[in-house]
Amino acid sequence: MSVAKRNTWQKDAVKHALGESKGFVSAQDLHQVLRAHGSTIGLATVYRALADLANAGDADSLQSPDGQLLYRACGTSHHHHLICRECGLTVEIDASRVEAWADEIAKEHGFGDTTHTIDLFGLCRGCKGSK
Amino acid sequence: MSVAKRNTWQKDAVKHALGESKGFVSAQDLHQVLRAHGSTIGLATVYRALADLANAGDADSLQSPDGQLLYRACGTSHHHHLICRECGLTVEIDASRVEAWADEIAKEHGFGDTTHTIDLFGLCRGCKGSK
DNA sequence: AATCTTATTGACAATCATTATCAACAAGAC
DNA sequence: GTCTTGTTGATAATGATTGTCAATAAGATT
Repeated sequence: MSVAKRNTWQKDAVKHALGESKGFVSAQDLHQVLRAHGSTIGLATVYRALADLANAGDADSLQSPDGQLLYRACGTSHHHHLICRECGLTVEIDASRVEAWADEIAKEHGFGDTTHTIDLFGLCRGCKGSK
Repeated sequence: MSVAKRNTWQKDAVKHALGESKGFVSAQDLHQVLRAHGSTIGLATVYRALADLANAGDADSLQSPDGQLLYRACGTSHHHHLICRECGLTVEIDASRVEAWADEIAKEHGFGDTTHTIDLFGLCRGCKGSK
């Protein structure tokens, strides 16, 4: 049970690039950013690295309203997001109240092993003005 | 400003089939069901009819965890869902508490024109047992 | 340091859901 | 019945994501 994961510059690059990004980014976006900075990393590798980060708890993932997967670096604490449709600005929300609500509802209906998708989309102060 | 929408048996068929379906269904699913019942309706038409129903408020749509769009007939009142990952059983939830919370959070951060995605996934009583 | 094992990479093909195209069709107005 | 034009459906196109597989390179072992 020793050899399992290996450290590569590719994984570091993805992790670092994700950390630099402001809001949520798609794998495609991140790949282009890396390429633009001279990296020769492959697209498939970016997808794999992001998936790894996500289920290692080092990144958050969610689906944008048009269906693509977006990622974002994050701490380990569970939380949700308020995201600007225009500029991608993301605000982290502590949603303890909703957590409790979700669990309660689920239990109430006999459901177990529940997960939830809770995301808010809107226009931030800046983007609201420019319309 | 008179001629805008036309009534076709295709739209009726989709609406009816959606009504018959228990939980959430994908456009592909619905198309297969219709075909199985002898209809010659085209796939693209099912997609269009579902999209129409959705933004006319006659159907709910959401993204399954693996990214495809699912639809379900519904009344007009705004609500959310608790869905079984295994069998698709869907429970409608009155989420007035969450609505309020979502609006409050958004306002608090200066966001406007907000929408939200709130869905709960889990295992229903039946499917929990059979594992 | 040389070697060996095998996790990982990356170019490319393959999937798969959804959308666009466009000629043929038909709903509803006249 | 005729005409206008919204609608259909077969098919191609798109686009994100995943699978394939030979080549590469981490890290363990000598």
